[in-house]
Amino acid sequence: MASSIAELISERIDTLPASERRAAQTLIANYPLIGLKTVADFSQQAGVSSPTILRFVARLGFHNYPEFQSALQDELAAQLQSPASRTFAPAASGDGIVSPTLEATLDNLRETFRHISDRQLAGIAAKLSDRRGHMYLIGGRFTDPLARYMAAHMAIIRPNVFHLSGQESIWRDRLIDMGKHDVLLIFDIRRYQESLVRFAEKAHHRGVQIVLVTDQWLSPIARFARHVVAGRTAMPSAWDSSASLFVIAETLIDAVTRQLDTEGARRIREMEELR
Amino acid sequence: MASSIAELISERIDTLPASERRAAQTLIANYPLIGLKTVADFSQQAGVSSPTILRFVARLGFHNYPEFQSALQDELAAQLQSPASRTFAPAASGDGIVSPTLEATLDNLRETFRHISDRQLAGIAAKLSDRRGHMYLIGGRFTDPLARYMAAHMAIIRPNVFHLSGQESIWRDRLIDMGKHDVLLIFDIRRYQESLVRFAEKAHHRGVQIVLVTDQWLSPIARFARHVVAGRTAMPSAWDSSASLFVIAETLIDAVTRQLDTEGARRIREMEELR
DNA sequence: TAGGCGCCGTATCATATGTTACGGATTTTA
DNA sequence: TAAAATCCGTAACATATGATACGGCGCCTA
Repeated sequence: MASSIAELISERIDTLPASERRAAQTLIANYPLIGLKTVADFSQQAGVSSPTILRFVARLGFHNYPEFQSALQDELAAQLQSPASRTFAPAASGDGIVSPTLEATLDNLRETFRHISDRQLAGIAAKLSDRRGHMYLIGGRFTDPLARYMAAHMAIIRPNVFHLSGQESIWRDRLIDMGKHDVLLIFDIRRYQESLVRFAEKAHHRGVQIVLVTDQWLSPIARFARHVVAGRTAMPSAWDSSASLFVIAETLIDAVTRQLDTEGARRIREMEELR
Repeated sequence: MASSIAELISERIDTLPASERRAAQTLIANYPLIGLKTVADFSQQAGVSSPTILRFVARLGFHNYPEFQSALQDELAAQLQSPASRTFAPAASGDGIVSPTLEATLDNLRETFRHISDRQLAGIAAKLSDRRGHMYLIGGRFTDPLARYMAAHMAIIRPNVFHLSGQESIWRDRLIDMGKHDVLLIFDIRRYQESLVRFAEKAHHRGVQIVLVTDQWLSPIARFARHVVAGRTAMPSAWDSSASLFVIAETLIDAVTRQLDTEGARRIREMEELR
């Protein structure tokens, strides 16, 4: 069916007039990038005139050139999101429970960390390692558990870690204690919660440094954030997956732990003795 | 050297003004396709004005927007030609933060699911889909957030889901309401908490069906559990990782959602309307 | 607190880009 | 062979698109 544009072309390539066929061939040969350039570039590369290009895409069923380009981009986007696995055939067990979910999760993780650099994480870790200020964590409806998870670890290796839980009014009241030396770590994926956005804005105005962990569409909180980390969340399922955010959290925990190193180690030992 | 544009950006992202940084972040998050669209599209997606986008690409060293787009396209072309290079950019990053953590996590996930069968998960999902009984969730010090995460989802697709939080005495009192039709889902990794073990034992004696999600060394609760799922947690780090347990949780959520299917879908719609 | 500086959006402008009309060339059909 | 239809490029056109000037705003410094 609908399938890819490349297939659509190779189906009809025999029925095309000569010049348009040249256009088709050059497109296939440089698929799909030449189609993302201008009509002039495309036509020159194919050795035909611009109107020929336009007639060509019109014959494929597109109403205009930009529409054709959008289709190519969508296709490319889908291709880029799921690296290896999509190129190969579905690994036989297409209808199992485990396989699709696991594969999608692995893809999400790889894709997520492809866009995250060591230096970015190091910058965030440095901020989270600053024991002078307070560290606050909070999350949305589904992501608040991630904030709790991270808080549980951070509280062990550094002082003044607070997870903001309960009613909105409760966090709001804590704003009074927040200042420019403090860090607020927020987890927020769509649908983004207004209450969180409001809270972030107020914290930002108080000078609090915000670290945001969000999805690829970026929560509106990004506007106020000093650091933004985006994870992939799309899944072949009714739900989005927060697994990539979870691994980001664990990576940060690890990074901060290493940064605090000796100090943190002593703290952990002390804590052991207190139990 | 010049290397990729993505790297170029992450190098300089700290020196950028706020709005341009936001542009940079959206570009990285949707790399590189958003950069191939028009300035208007880009700016809208990033929530900034078009001149900001242009100032941004100018600061990266490009003389104009088309030149920037060409660079992206060249990069993309190179990438599309050699699929192998997609795996990762700097392979030499043995000492980075990202690489070792990510690799270990991916290994853990693969190894975890190698030992989990569809039928095992299907059995658990069937139990969790039984809407006649109550479903209780609880976790240990670090894993309780996982219980919360799962509870947040389960509560949407089926009735009578309860996360047990707070003091030990509080859960204990809820035992009075638990019976043989109910399910208790426990997350527990080492070091296993005595309080959880005691609680599990009592629940077991009341005939509650226990589902245990634990690490590869199996919590002592396994003795009382009807179903046991073990995930890999070992990491080259000071901490164990719960990522595999998290993905198990998401897989179960997905499986139960599919099982309840039509019923669940109606419930979700109803819930949407209530908001 | 006042002054200076850099940031960033609004509005305007120039032009690159897609689009269309038209006519000559080529092939097909009668 | 003549007529018709199709193909295809040239050139003019409209507009979407990138670029720029300008002014307000917030932030830092003195």
